Amino acid sequence: MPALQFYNSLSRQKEVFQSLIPGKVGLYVCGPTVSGESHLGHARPFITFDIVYRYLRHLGYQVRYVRNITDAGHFEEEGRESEDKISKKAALEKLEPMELVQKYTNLFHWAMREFNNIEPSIEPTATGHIVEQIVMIQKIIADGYAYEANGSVYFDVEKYHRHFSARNMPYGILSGRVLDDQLETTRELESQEEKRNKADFALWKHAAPEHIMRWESPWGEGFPGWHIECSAMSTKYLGDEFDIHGGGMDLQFPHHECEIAQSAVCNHKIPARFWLHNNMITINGRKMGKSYNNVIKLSELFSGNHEILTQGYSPMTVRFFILQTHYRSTLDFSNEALQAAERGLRRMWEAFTQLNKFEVSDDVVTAGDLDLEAHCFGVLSGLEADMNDDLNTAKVLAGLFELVPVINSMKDGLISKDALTSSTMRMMKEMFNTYLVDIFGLKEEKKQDDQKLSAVLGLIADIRRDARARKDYATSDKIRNQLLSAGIQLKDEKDGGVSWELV
RNA sequence: GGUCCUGUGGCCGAGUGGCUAGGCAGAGCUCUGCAAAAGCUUCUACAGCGGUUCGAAUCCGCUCGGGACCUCCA
Repeated sequence: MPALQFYNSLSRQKEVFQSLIPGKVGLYVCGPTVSGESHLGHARPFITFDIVYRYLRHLGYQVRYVRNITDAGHFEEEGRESEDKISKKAALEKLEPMELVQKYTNLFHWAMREFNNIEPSIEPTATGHIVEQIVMIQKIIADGYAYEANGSVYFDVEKYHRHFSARNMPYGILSGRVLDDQLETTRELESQEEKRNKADFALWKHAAPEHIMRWESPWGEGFPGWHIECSAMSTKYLGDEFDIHGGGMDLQFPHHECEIAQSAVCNHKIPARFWLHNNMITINGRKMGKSYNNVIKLSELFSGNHEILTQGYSPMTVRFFILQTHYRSTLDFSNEALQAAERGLRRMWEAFTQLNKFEVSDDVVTAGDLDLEAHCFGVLSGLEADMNDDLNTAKVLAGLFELVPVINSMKDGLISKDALTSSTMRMMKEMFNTYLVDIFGLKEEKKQDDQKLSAVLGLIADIRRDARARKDYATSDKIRNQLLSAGIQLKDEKDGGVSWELV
């Protein structure tokens, strides 16, 4: 069995994964900025790294999964007056930043639950770690790689690059950017005059009087720069050096590059061994952006309440859709593609449900169909290798889909129950459960286990069967059609039975 | 302009130098009172042009197209 490999952005190649401490993995993923509602773009990294988390646990690792909440910065909410105009109002009338942050944090957590993502081990907030960030900044200043200007503190990128290139940690080691080129291509930004060099980035920002999110610091009242929070929190909870750092590709530069620089100064090493980056989601071939008016919030995605959407798509449909693509490929989002995923998931899930109903005996030692046995065993045996190859979830799903006709044929009696050996049947049941439920985190979305509903539908099915036996098709069709319009689809089975499904 | 990624059949998407990816949609057949579901079969491929090779969608070059990032934006 090939060992687990990840594509490491740092080395730009696949590497065999080995944890720093045997049996334990430290995983840090950049979390959301809770100044607005999560959108489709947020779905991908958090589902992707949920799979990473689940898979490492499946392999037997004890994983500490840290995913931060970025809740510090300059936040505003649409429809409310800007901060400086409301300073004279009573406290309850003012925009309270923590209220805003709480609102969107709650919405984020709601979305994560909808996607069936497992909660991280630790979910630290930036505002809860101001002290750690200040300490880290002080250390960088003490080492001479940062300077203060008008109450703000900037990281001296040029000096860092000059000194750390010799220690194999040049600025640009992760993103592949050459510092000299960047000096020329930087766009104009505020406060540039405070910086010694355009490439420098802020560690601490001086807060203007109207800025309501502010903390005391050695440099006056202000708030932390964007990159320092992740360095401070990952170091605190995972140590100077940990196993995996994840996030979207858009974070590779500057965010992760700056994290490396900060940690390199403070801890003298690159903070993470493996840097994993998921690719972005495009919509109808275009990137998501306000200028294209194609930013879809998750609540809109689920409800279908957006002009781009012809219908709503359930969280599991979205999850399945994301899993059908390798995480490092761009993923194009369209109604047609989502509808395909929706139907594919339904087909997969029905077969899975059916498979779990099969009774597996111990007595089939020799397969009734040797070719089929070899095929099924081959597919099942190859799944782990696909997963180990940089998490090729698309290929694993393709393999499982190859077994769907086998399951359905067994159900319909087209393939004998003893065509496969008992051990392969057990393996199939086990693998479907392991991958679909444990690793991919898929779950039943429609409640079919309601006992009262089952009893009622069983009675109706009986009545309909009697009607059909009398060739009273007017009655049988009426039952079927009216149930369908109520969202319940009856299916006449090959063996004369009736099954039903909520649609 | 710079750095990097990418271009697979109607749509979405795996992929290895030589062997059917898979899903959705379409077509035919089987099953069925009809339908749905299911099963079987089947049609559309590797942007273009060169090169390397016995052989390339897969390696190299060029052209054209798409995308991400380029320092306070999460």
